[in-house]
Amino acid sequence: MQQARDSLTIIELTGQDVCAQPALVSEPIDEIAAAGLAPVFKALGDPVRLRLLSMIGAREGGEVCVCDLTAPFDLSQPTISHHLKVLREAGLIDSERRGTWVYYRLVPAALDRMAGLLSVPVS
Amino acid sequence: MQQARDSLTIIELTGQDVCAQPALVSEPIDEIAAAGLAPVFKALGDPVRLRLLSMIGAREGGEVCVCDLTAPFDLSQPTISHHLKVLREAGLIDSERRGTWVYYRLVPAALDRMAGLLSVPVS
DNA sequence: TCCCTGCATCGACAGCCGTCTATGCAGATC
DNA sequence: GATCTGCATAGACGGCTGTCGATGCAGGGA
Repeated sequence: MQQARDSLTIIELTGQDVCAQPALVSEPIDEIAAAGLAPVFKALGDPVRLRLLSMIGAREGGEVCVCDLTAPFDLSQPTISHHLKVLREAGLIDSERRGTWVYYRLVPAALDRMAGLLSVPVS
Repeated sequence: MQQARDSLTIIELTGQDVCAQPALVSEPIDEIAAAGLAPVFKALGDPVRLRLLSMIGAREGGEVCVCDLTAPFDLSQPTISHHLKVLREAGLIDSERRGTWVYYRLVPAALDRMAGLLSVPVS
């Protein structure tokens, strides 16, 4: 889709690269970092969005058409579109239009980043 | 504190052990799993709670008194208490009363579980 | 016993969030 | 151009959430 972005990803907010992230529990994070990370976890904090993310990530080929994401849910098409937007603005997924259809795919670096934050070092 | 629990952890809800969790993207998760996992991510989706978790986890000794968690924030004591309750009900932290003070500590297994869910296998 | 301290709970309230219907827009087809 | 399909956006609305002040309660000390 590559459309105008109306929000920033955590990486853009914090200025930190995926490779330069201390674990959450290694040292106390500051307000700025917390404010940048919380929206991403918040995006993950909805069962519909978790299932959407899982469906996209588990798909062979890594891409899923929106039309395939709407059917499994007992929700309206605008609601699914809304959840996809939240995931996209959190930097967790990306989208691309090809012809009539829009395809979504994971942003593995974003997921790995969050995973790395949660992992507890073997102290 | 060991007080009466008014909610269930994901492990209790899903019946899955920490060691028996497929990644979120390995296969589509079902409604039940999503409903169990989402509240934990939702608990992480607040900047104050992220900082609380980080403060507790980064503390030498692994334990933090509530009195030490209230000062760094420009928030009332009941508000901090509320956030600690959310984290505790999500299974991310645990608490124990010793004398006048209440001490909080991490539940590393819970954090590792969430980290494992987010990690993307090197396909 | 009385009071003080540390923390949890209660009740209230503003703002956010998930959902819907209605509508708009782009691409494909006729 | 007219129309149809796939998806996004707009606006509305009820319920949830983060915050507060007030209060309750347990433990320790005078």
